[in-house]
Order: sequence, then structure tokens, then C-alpha cells
Amino acid sequence: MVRATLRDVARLAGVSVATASKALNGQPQVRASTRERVMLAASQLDFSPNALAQGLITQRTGTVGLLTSDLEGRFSIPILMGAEDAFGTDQTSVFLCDARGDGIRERHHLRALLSRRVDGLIVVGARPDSRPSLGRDLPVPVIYAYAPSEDPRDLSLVSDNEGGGRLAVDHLIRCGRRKIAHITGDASYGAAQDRARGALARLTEEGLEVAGGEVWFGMWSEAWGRGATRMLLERCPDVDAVFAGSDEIARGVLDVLHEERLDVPGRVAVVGYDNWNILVANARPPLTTVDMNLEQLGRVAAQRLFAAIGGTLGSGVEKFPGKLVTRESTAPLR
Amino acid sequence: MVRATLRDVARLAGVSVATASKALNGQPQVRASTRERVMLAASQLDFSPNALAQGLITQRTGTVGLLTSDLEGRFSIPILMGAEDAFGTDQTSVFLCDARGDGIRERHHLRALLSRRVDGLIVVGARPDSRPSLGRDLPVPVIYAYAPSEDPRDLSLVSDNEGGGRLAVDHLIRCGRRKIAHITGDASYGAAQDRARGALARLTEEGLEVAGGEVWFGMWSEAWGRGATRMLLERCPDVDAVFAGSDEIARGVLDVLHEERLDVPGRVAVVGYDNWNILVANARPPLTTVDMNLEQLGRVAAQRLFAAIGGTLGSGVEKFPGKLVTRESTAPLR
DNA sequence: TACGTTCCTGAAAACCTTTTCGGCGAGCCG
DNA sequence: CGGCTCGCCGAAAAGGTTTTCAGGAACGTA
Repeated sequence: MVRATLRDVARLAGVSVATASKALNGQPQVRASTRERVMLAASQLDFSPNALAQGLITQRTGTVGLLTSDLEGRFSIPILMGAEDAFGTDQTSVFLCDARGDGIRERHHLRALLSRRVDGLIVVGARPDSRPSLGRDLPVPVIYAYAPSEDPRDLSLVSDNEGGGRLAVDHLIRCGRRKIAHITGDASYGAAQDRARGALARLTEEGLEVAGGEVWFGMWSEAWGRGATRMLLERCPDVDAVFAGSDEIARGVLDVLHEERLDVPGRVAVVGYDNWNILVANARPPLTTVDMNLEQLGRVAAQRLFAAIGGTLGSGVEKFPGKLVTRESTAPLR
Repeated sequence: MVRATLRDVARLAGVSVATASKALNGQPQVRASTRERVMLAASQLDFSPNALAQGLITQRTGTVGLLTSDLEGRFSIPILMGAEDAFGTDQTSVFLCDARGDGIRERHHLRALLSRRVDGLIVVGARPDSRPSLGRDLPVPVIYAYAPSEDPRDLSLVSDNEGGGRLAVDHLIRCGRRKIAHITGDASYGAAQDRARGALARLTEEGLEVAGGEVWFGMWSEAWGRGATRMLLERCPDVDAVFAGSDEIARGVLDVLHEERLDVPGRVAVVGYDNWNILVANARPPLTTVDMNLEQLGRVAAQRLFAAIGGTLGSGVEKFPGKLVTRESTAPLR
């Protein structure tokens, strides 16, 4: 299949390429009848403009680079989807690059993207701790999503984990719970710390202590959720709510509560974190959880980037609130 | 930051652009000392060639389009990763487009990709049933992955579900199991039918009938896995193995077996399907499962596409065998 | 008739690179 | 010393589009 160029369209319509270009781009200085002839010719030839030539001359390619560090991770995908649909299909296309967490590979990708003249970049981190900046002297705007840049002059969009922890505990308090425990993941994750801080702050406001006397840091796994819950029940048998630092952990918690014949939510309420559908929907009972609104984060990242192209970008770290999604694992205490 | 062009490099090196180009591209007809001067100039200016201009003239952009229908789905991602790393980072960049299962949107994306002059396309379906062809008169090669094209003249790469079902049952038989049940998902999925067919074929070879008298089609959910298992245990209490059509279903199966205090794998062995890490690793016990080798499928898709660029593509449906990943949910019967 | 306006069209430059081909100088042979 | 080859370099065309600017036609006015 041979592709038609603007020349072919112009020839068929009996005009010059200049006029054909103007006609197709809606420039005003072309007679209506001429425009029609050109449009007709274009559709007859199934003409579609060569984006390379366009980009070469306009200095705008209508492409952005999405640089991620963990494709398999569940966090980049929603962000990526948000970004993908914020850029309309006709306007902007997205280059996807997975650096696999490797700095060298990241530099390679960066170089390739710049040589393709992307209009902007979104960098999606693998975990919500800060990461090295790509540098300040790039010829295109860059937005960091999920994982903030170490350089405060960059613009980063992150999830508000402290707010999320607060949200979860607040909900449990409103359900009348007073003995609230917090089982969460690896203490070296900023996210774990932040969520715990938010949770504790809300407890303190209410004049409560965390059940079990401490936050249970451990691992982001069901097994840890199970183990921690067993220890928790031993130390504090009258616990009436557990805020889990992830849905995985929450699944483990539910599992043990189920084994121990402790009714959820009648006896103990459970809140997870992430709203990871496969886990929460299949849980018994379906899990109340905190959704980080990552698609929204992705959408906003795309919009900000779009606005910044040509102009200039803000800086600093912008936090996005999560939202609580209630399901059957929480309910008011009768 | 201002970008250097080849002109700038040439000027700095004191040669013409033609020579500069040849020097940087390793063409033989340039003196070593000259080449060195050019390379030095290029690195001083941090020159990186404009890929648009290159593409315009060479008619090769070094980009491919990845057209998927469900980004959130767990099947496109591994394929995407495989493809991503088969194309080296310097060589090829990938445009990611999610059509959200919408045909109109797909046409839009297709048009955009063609106008960007991608060198080829990979189409990743959402479910493993055949999907409409993009058409035969495209100016670039197209490979369908996971979901085959309806048009047999297209080239499709799919997972061998029948072989996978056979694999699972074969393993159970080798473990000495004789009462093997099959609980699987929606019967309208070709994948469910194929896996069941493979499973039954292997049973028949062994002179066995499926335990419970029939294949239990239902839904791709844990809840169905639980429900079906309860019914199964009622109808056939001496079942000694369950082959589940997905890891989700398998989780439900394990859950009920656990409730009923039936030891896994001592009393009943369980095999899942998909090797979905979050589910299998956290299962109690960790789940033996069939891995569809999707990354490999993605890699091969990329390689085939690469080979086809310029040349011509094969046609028909090529099936990729899965592999059994054994964990603790299966073991020989003592 | 001469001239100024308004509308539309087209020639040409520009974007940046690759590739072809002609030419220049040097070295070699007769 | 003439002519040849060989090695290296540069001028120019090509790729497809957008945009500027000049100019032509038609029309109205003085």
C-alpha cells in the first residue's frame, strides 16, 4: 500500500501544496469551494499527514515519554492509564519506556526519547520514596508521578499517604471502634511511615492509643498479615478494628480472623489500602480500602505537562488525597 | 537548553554536514583523524540526532505501535514487557495505545500511529478469543498477540490453552492422583473450553473420568471457586485433586479445602492457571500453576515484527506452550 | 482610465538529516 | 612529466510539511 502525500492531494485537487495544507488545517485564507475540493481529494486518497515532517517543522511532535520503573508493578499502570486518556487519542501519543529500575537503562531511554523530540516527560517511580532527578537542564518539561524527585525544584505529584492513613482511621472511629490496630509493611518505605503517622495522628486527636501498643511494621505480604494478626490477637484479644497498610496484608488479616471465627465486621472491622480490585473484590467479606486515586494522578500529570509545554512548570511536591471505598468489611458497631 | 544540530557539530569540527554525518554513522569513507574531530565536537555539544529528520529520509522511524485493549488486565502487561525488552532501548521505541475495548478508539489510534510512521504494530487482545482484523491493506506489518485475528491470513501468536490444560492434568496424574476435578471460568471463553479439552484428553488417555462427572464452568472469581468446591465435595467427597482454570479460582478452592480441614497437598492437590504472582505466592500453600509464558510471547512477537519490517510476515495462528510452575500445593501421593 | 482594496493562490524557504556523486589532491606507474 | 587510481571531502537533492510573502484577479471608486 502506497501512501499519499500532500503533493498528491494538491495535484488531485488542482491546487498547490501550500493551499492544500492551509485548506486541511482550517486556515481562513482559502475559499470554501477550494477547501472542499482539497478535502475531497484528501479523503479519496486516504491522506494522512506525515507526523515526522510536521514535527520537524512545527517543533512539536505531539508525543510524550512515559518513563516507568516497574511495569509489572501495580502502581504505574493506573497512572499510565490516566495519562493515556488525558492526552486525547488524536492529539498526543505516548512512548512507553520501562527502565526496570536501572539507572543506566533510564539514561538510554531518556536519550532516545529526547532524540525523538518528545514534547514532555512523565516519570513514574516504582515505590513512593523519592528518586534522583533526571536533571534540570532538559529541553522539555518533566513531571514526576508517584515517586517524587529528590530535587525540590522539580514538580512531583504524589499520593497523600498521611491523609490516607487518617482517612482509614477516621472511618473506623466513625464506626464506633476504639481498639484500633495498624498492621503494615516494610518500615523502610516512606509510604508505610506516612500512613502510620496519619493513622496515629487521628487516633491521638480522639484520645486513643493504637491497639497492641505499637504499629506492626513487617512486610507487604499476606503471610505477614496473618502472622501479625495472630500476635495481635494474643496481645490484645479485644481489638475491634485493624487498619492494614495494604490490601495484601488485609487479606492475611481477614484470613486469620476467619480462622478464629471472629466475625468481620461484627466483631472486628478491617480496612485495607490500594483498592486493588482482584484482592478486595474477592475478599471475604469484600474489603473497605483506601484508593489512592492513581488514575486521577496520572490525568493531572498529563494535564500539567500539557499546560507546561511551551510555558513553564511549577515545582515542589503536590499531594493528592485518596478516597475511602467502603465495602462490607467495615460497619458501625451495634 | 538549546539543541545542537549536525550543522553545529560540523562547524565546530571544521567539516561539512555530509562528512559529519558519515563520521558519526561509521561510514568508511572518512579519515580516522577527521572522524575523531567530529566525534569530539558531537560530544562537546551533546549532540543527539533528530530522529524525525532521520525517519523522514530513511523511511524507518524505529518505532512500533502497541495496541492493547485492556491495560488494567493482567495479560497485556507481560506481553508488553516482553516486547519492550526485545526491542533494544536504543533501537526501537514503543508507542503504547489503549483502545479500552472500543473499536472507534482503536481506529483513531491506528490512524495516529500510521501518521507517525511506525514501522510495525503489535495488537494485544483483552481475552484469548479471536478479534477483528485491522485489515489487510496496511502499510506496515501487524502481529496479533494473545487474542488471534479473525482473519487467518494475519499472523497471530497465542497461548496454547489446550496444551496448558494437558500439562496441569499430566502433573496431577504423575503425582498419583486419580480423582481429578476441573473447576473453571466462564464457558463462553475459548480459553476455558480449550483448557478443559486438554485436561479431558489427558484424563481419557489415562482411562480416567473427570471427578464429579463434569467440568465445572462458572466464573473467573474466588467466590465461584469456593462455591464450586463445596458442591464438588458434596458430590464427590473422595476427590484427590482439583485443576482450577485460573489462580483466582484456585484461591477459592484452597480456601474451602482449608475450611474443611482437608490437607493440601496431602489429601487434595490443587493446580491453578496464570501464575499470577500476587495470588500464587501468597496462597496457603503456595500454588502450583500453569504459566502461559506471556513475556516470551511478547518477545517473540517483537522479534517476528522486527524480522518482518521490510520483508514479509507469515500468517496463521502460532501457539506457544505454557510451562508448569510447581509449588507446594501439589505433591506425590504417599 | 487609473488606482486602491480585498481575496485567494502559489513559490519558496525552512526544519534536519542521509546519500549520491562529482571533484580535488596525492601518490604511483610508465 | 602525463595520466591513472585511490582516498577523502563537500555540494546538493531528497524526504513531506508549514508558513511567509509576493502577486494576480476581481471589484469598486475617483
